[in-house]
Amino acid sequence: MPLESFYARVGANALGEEDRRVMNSLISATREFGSGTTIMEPDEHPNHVHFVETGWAIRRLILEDGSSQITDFLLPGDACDLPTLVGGATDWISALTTVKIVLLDRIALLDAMATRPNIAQAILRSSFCEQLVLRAWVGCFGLQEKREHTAHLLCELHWRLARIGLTQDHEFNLPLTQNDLALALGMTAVHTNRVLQSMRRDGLIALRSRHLRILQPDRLREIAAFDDGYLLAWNGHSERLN
Amino acid sequence: MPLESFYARVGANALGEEDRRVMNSLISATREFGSGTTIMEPDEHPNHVHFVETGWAIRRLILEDGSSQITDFLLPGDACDLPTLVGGATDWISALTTVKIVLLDRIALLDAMATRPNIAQAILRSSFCEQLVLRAWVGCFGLQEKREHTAHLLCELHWRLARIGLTQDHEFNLPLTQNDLALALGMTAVHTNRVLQSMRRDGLIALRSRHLRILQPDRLREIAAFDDGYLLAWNGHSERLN
DNA sequence: CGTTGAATTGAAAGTGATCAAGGCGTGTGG
DNA sequence: CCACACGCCTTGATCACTTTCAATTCAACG
Repeated sequence: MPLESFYARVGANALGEEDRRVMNSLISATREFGSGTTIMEPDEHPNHVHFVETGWAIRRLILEDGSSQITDFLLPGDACDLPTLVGGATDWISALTTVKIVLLDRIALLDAMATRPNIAQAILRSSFCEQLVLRAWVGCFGLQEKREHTAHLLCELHWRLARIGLTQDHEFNLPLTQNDLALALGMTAVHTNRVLQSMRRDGLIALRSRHLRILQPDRLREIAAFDDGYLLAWNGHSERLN
Repeated sequence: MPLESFYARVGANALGEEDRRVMNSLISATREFGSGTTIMEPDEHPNHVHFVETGWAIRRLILEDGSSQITDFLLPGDACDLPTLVGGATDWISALTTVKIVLLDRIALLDAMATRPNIAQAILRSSFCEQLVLRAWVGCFGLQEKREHTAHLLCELHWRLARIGLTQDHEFNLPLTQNDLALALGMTAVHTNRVLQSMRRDGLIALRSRHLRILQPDRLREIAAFDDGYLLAWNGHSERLN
């Protein structure tokens, strides 16, 4: 059930049994990428839409001068390249951990979307949700200080992981180095370190060996001004996650 | 022809005559909003998808503490609320100038998308293009200094306006106060002022009474690291704009 | 001609970057 | 089993870009 997380992500009731059967039938392959490898590069125009089955990947922007910005974390159930559906260009995507990718035939998926409204809805929602997250990132960059922004990212990741069942309470595996975090937050690794330490000092989080435990969830959300509502809309049939 | 700019935006060849006739037939109303008024608020679930016909609007994120971040400028041809298509929540959108909005019936548009692949493509592309712009914003925030970021925004606006025929060469009307710019760039109005002045001093731009003339386009693009290719993909049949 | 919103200017304070070293842990090779 | 190497985390001191606060000027408008 390689698309399990996708189904969880779009909401348990979004796709019925038959819808899932159809989507599963579109799977034309599964690929595995080693940690640190490139999953896709810009300007590819693949014939398949890629979904993450397991593992973490990052979407990044790279400038000519070599500097790069992480623009999104791709978690299980996330689509890598929906623009592929209509011939759009792909982003640079690389694997952070070992990543399993599911490939759905582009044309077949388009057909399925035309035939089954629920599938079209699920795909569109997934795309719009990506956009919501992105807009929130812009908001963080524009309005928050680095400490708040960092807190927001941790809240976001917790929220997204919880939705696909990858958290235990307020703990989860965070396979990111401080440098990765820095690349996403638009700050230096040094400063990331100091921010994390200050959070540890304040008893907000415990983070070691790639495992994060949020000790004061409410306080962290408060610092982050994290409004879990902004993503909630998309859970649709929405049990508020904790 | 209220959707003229939309057709220009998605590429002159994207929609044929019949496609346009169909889309035009979906128009159920046109509304006008005065400068400064609210076009829509979050958590509305309208029955219509809104497109800008003329004028400038802004999409913004507002925090409880009252601070707000502009996350996008909506220009003629831009859709305000595509997530409405699948029941998603709307953003806070307000008119910067007098704005004419075209309303397309949500269900009718979905039908049209199901029937006419070109229309579906055009809508999807428009959404993905929005995402590209947004991702670039995140990149700017994360990687650039304010002066570069400011330059990038000016380049982006020029590019987008050129595509819909609202520039004369390297000049265009920019109905933004320095404060509006600041709200989009995540900086203070004071600093925005200083950045603009430094650009003027360097002979990069001439800006007064809401009219911008880019005096050294190449140099500005260089400062901004503006890669017009990042949006180009979506012009599809793409004549590179100048 | 006074009012009002926008644009400017100056000085002081701060957040985060930069540069440079040092510490820690784990895996590899001797 | 120990030593070295490499990647990551930590710490300190200094520098710079931006913010903040507080006025002042400007320009359009009634």
